[in-house]
Amino acid sequence: MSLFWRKGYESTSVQDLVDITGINRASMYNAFGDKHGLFVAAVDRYLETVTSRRAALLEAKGSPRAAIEAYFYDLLDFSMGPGRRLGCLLTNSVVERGPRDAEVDHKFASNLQGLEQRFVDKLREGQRIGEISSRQGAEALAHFLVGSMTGLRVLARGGADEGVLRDLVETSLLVLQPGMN
Amino acid sequence: MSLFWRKGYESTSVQDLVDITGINRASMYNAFGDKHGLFVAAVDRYLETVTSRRAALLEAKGSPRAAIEAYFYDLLDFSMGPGRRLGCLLTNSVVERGPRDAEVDHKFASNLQGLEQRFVDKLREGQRIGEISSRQGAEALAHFLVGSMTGLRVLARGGADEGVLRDLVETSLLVLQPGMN
DNA sequence: TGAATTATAGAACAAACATTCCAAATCTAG
DNA sequence: CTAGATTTGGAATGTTTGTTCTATAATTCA
Repeated sequence: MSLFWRKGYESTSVQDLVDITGINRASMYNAFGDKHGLFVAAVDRYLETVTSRRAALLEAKGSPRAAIEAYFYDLLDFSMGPGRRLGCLLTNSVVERGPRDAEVDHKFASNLQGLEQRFVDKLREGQRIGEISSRQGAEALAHFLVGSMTGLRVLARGGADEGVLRDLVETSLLVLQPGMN
Repeated sequence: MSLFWRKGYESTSVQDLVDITGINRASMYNAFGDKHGLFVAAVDRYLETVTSRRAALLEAKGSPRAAIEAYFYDLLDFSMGPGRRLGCLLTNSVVERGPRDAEVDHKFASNLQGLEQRFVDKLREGQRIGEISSRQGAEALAHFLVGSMTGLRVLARGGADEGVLRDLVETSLLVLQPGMN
C-alpha cells in the first residue's frame, strides 16, 4: 500500500513489491491473482484504514460544524510534513489510471459519494440549528467541500507550501459560517 | 501532448508516440534526446497553448471579479463533455510522477505561483473598488482559488457529475462576494 | 504422527520496454 | 549538379516487465 501510494501503479514493479514486503513472488500471485489484484487490495486496505478512520470524525456527536472542521484539520495535518506529502492513494490512482481502470474509477466515485452524503447530513443538521449558513443548499456545499478537499490533497502531493494548504482549509470553512440569509 | 494528457507518462510508450505522430523513432530521439525530454517538451507546449490561453482571461481590463469568474467558467467548460475530462496535464503529471521528477515538480510550482500572482493582482484591485470581499487577504483568497481550481480539474478527470463541478465553481466564486467587512 | 495442503526460493518465460545502429533515401547549400 | 548533412525505415540491443514453473520446505489438521 505504501509503495503504490508513493510511486503510483505503473512505476511500482512486482519486483519492488517482492523486495519491500519480503513475500515470495509466487505467494503474491497465489493470493492476489496478478499485479492489478494486489493493487486493488492495497486501495481497499487504504480505504479501510486511512480514509475511514478520518471519516469517523464526521460521525461525532455534538456540533456538526465542529465535526466538519475537525475533519479538515485532520486532513491538513496528515497532508503535511516530510514523508507525508503523498496525497490520497485513491485520488492519485484515479488521476494516473483514470478511465482505463473501471475498478478504480468506481471506487473513487462511490467513495466520494459516501463522503458527500456524510457532509450533507452534517450540513443539513448544522443549517437546521443555525450553525451553518443556509445561503446555499447542503448538496451544493457538500460538492464544494469535496472539491476543496480534493484540491488540498493534490496540492499537498505537489509540494505546495503549508500556508497555501492552510489558507485553503480556512477559507473553505469560512463558507460554512452563517451570515445573513 | 494529447497522448501524455490522456494516458500519463508511464502508460505511454515510445511506440505509442511513434504510431500516433507518424514520426520516426530515430527522429524523435534526435530531436528530444529521450522519452522524458519529449515529455517535458509536451508539457511545455501544453502550458504555452492550453494554459496560457486561459490565463489571458485574467488580464482582461474591466471588472476584476468578472475576469476571475470568466476564468473559472472557461475552465469549467473545458473540463466537461466526452473526450474532455482529462484534467490538467501538469497536475496529472505531478500526481503521477510526484517527487521523482524534479523538472515536473518545478514547473508545477512555478506555474501555480504565476497563476496565484495573477489572482492576487485581480483580487487586490477588486477589493480596492469594493467588488470583492475584504474579509480575507488577497493572498489567502488566491490560495483558496488555486486549491479550488485544482480540485475541479481532478474531479473532472475522476468523472464527477457536471453538477458537482458547477456547485464547486459557483460556491467558490461566492466567497469573493463582498458582504459586511 | 502423517497425509494433504500451502508457502518458498529461484530459475525460466515471452512480451514490452527505451534506446541505438545502419544502410538507404531525402533534403540542403554552394 | 553535386557534396554534405540530415531524415527515414526497420532491424537489433539489452533491460525490465508481468507471469509461470518446478522442486523443496513448511505448515496445517485429523
